[in-house]
Amino acid sequence: MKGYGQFCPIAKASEILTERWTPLILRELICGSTRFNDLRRGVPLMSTALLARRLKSLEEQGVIERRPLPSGRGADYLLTDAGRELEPIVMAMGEWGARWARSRLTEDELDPALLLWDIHRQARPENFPPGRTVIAFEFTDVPAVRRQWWLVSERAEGSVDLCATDPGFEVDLFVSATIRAMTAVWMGERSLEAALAAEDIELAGPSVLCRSFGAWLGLSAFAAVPDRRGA
Amino acid sequence: MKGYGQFCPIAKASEILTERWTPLILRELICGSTRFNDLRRGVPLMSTALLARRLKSLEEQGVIERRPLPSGRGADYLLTDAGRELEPIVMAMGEWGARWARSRLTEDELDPALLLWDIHRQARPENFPPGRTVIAFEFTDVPAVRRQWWLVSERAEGSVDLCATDPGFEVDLFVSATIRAMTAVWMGERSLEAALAAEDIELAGPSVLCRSFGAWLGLSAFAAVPDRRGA
DNA sequence: CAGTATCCGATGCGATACTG
DNA sequence: CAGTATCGCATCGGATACTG
Repeated sequence: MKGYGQFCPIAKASEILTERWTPLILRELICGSTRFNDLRRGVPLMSTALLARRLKSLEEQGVIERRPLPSGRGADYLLTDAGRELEPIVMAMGEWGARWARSRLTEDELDPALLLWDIHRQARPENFPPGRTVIAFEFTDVPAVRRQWWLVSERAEGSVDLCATDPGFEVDLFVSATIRAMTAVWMGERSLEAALAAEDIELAGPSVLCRSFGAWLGLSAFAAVPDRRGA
Repeated sequence: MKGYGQFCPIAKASEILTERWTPLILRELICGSTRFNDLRRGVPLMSTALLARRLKSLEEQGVIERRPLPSGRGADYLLTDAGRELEPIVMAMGEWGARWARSRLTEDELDPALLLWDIHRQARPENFPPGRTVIAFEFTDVPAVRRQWWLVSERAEGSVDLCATDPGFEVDLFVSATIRAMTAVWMGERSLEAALAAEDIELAGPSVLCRSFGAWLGLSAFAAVPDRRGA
């Protein structure tokens, strides 16, 4: 059986919202991703086949609109009015999760690609110095293939790009950290200052950049939500 | 794979909230049901085995508390603090559903048992006349076994009970209706007046009771939400 | 880059029966 | 009334390969 066989609006909404992965796809759309491969980066453990199926399903349900690109290849996936009204629900789920179901940051949840994808999306170019700024991340405790990442801010273009391979530019700031420490800071579990003091995160570069690191890094949207488990 | 393998609080919340049937179980708890068989009536298409499993799972996740009855048999299922904080999310889902995913009231969604379970729960005893009031429902277009229902208000006890078999009391008000008309009125799709005028709902009894029918019947919590599909 | 096609395995879930 | 126990199927979804 597919649906719930109930006329109740909660049941009807659940038939759409509670399909596996759907809230996470909505999160990606809410955060501003519109292209298939960008969405994919936000749900790396989801197969492309399933993502495509879900997008099609969400389109049929009127939550998103698939707008083919002028080039004829690919498309933008955009929230409809209905989809945009799901934002408060998805965000409320996140807030509830932060309060009552916080991640214990188990091994399998520590993923540099996902973490930096989050960080790069939140990073505000206007907080970076003028011109191009390149920040190199090295995660000391992950396998070589996922160890190094580059964040490239081009203030003129107002863009912050994430690279998994060396873009070749001169690096302005080196960040060396354990994936756990960087994730904990991002999630608001630890302060950046504490992680720096413990040398779980180390910075190398001009002191002006080191000092502004915290400013442009920002934090997860839910970092400020207090943990209430056990309260 | 069970979870989503992401530290994101939306993902963590989704692991709990988006299991099949879970939002509907929460709805029942929010509406005040605490006993296994009451919860069951709210999700009649769910197997008892699965309901039991979900309740256990929700207990482990800290959303509900299972409090065995003093009698030693059975238990009350109560929302914890965490569970109570899910209420705005579940209700927001309902509101979204009422706006953007309204039921078309297809055959399989028209269920007298579920409709009257909703109605009886919403019915406020204080709106009934003093003493005992018995309302008999007859759904003219459903099979004989589910055709007749009795709503018994005992104002002294402040209770409204729902019976699928004749409780034997004298009936004060007879309501005869199609299941579709009664459901449409309950859901706010049609006005009671229109359904009465079209004789899709007919009342028989003292005129004072007939006139107050609409008052104590009430409407679904989402009846007032405007349909925005196609807008 | 932006998906589609196919296959197969796990398991979620519904049905039914049973128990104190 | 308040659940357990068992079983078997369907289907969901993950993996892999492929395409314009």
